[in-house]
Amino acid sequence: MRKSTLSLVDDRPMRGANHSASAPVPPDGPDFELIELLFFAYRDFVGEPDRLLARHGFGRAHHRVLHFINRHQGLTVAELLDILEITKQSLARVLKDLVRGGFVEQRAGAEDRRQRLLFLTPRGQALAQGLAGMQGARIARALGATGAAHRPVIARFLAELIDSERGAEVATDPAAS
Amino acid sequence: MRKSTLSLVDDRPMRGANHSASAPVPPDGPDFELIELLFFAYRDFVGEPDRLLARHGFGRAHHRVLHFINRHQGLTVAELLDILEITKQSLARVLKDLVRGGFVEQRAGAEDRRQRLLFLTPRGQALAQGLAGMQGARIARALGATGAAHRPVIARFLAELIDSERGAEVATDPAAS
DNA sequence: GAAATATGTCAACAACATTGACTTAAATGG
DNA sequence: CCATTTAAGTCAATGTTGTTGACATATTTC
Repeated sequence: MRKSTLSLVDDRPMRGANHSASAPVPPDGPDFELIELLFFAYRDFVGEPDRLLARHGFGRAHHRVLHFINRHQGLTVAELLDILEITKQSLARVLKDLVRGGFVEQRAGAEDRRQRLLFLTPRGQALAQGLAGMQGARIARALGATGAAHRPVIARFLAELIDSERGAEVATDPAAS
Repeated sequence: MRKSTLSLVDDRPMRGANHSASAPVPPDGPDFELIELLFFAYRDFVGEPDRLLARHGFGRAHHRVLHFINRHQGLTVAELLDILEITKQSLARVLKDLVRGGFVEQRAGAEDRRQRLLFLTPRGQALAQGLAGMQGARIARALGATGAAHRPVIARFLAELIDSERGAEVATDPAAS
């Protein structure tokens, strides 16, 4: 229905001379447009996977676990906790769901047998790929519309948004420099 | 502490010739780097305001309400629900907190007295500005590091990430065209 | 063999969302 | 004018995801 249509984002009048080139809409106050674009973009970015996850009885937390195990097969529980920045009790709940459902497998570490190394089963990989496919397609579409050549700019901006402790690990382009 | 340091993002080898110009790291599969950058960037983007909100006993939901009332003073409850895409029961809880705390004021609509028009009190404006200041500063920093001239590219990309029904309302640059 | 480490688990609780049902007040339309 | 619709508020139950705190178990390390 979407009846009441306020114009979202950018009904702020531009201050000063801001016409053609040089400084494209530099806000004096906070950049409300980008603040809101981030909010709406992220909501839709995770909203689509949410609907697929719901069909398995899973939620966003399961998505994140699937994603990072997929990306770093064989990582330990401690490493996963370090990435997600949640407590082990929070992780335990969703991890248990995923193991019981046959999406994740745990094997004792070879060197340190206290560790539980985490792997995706074929089933887990299929789901992880389905989810990544949705988000990847959305990104590809947006990138195509924006101009794929601008990808490094976008990656850099997002990396710079991250708290610096973490940012060090997220090189925009390891080949550059 | 951050002891276990996996290299997050982009440990995928580049496929094909991908050296200098033309197509900067175009992924064949899903673009894991941007997927993860969005996750980490958004987490830190909202994480900082969270800590200020916690000092008032508020959470993220209060932040969103404060933000959009600030941006659209006098909007109706229905309009706010339409923006946030949550149920009125969810909104009611946080709105009640904000009204009781003296951050938000409700006035009956002039034409339609069933409507409750929402306004920020000076106190509410102060908090909203504090929160927007944090996020704005983070964006300004990231934009500065990336090159402020690229702002339209970034805004465009984020806008394209949004589901198209909403995207129509989020013009990247209303002056253009 | 004692201490530290990796993991798991139980319990209580909080924030934020949902669905469903119902109320009140005001506007609207025959 | 009265019936219907609309805007908003409320009560209750429930689910997901996070938290703290306490404790158990197995294994490694010193």
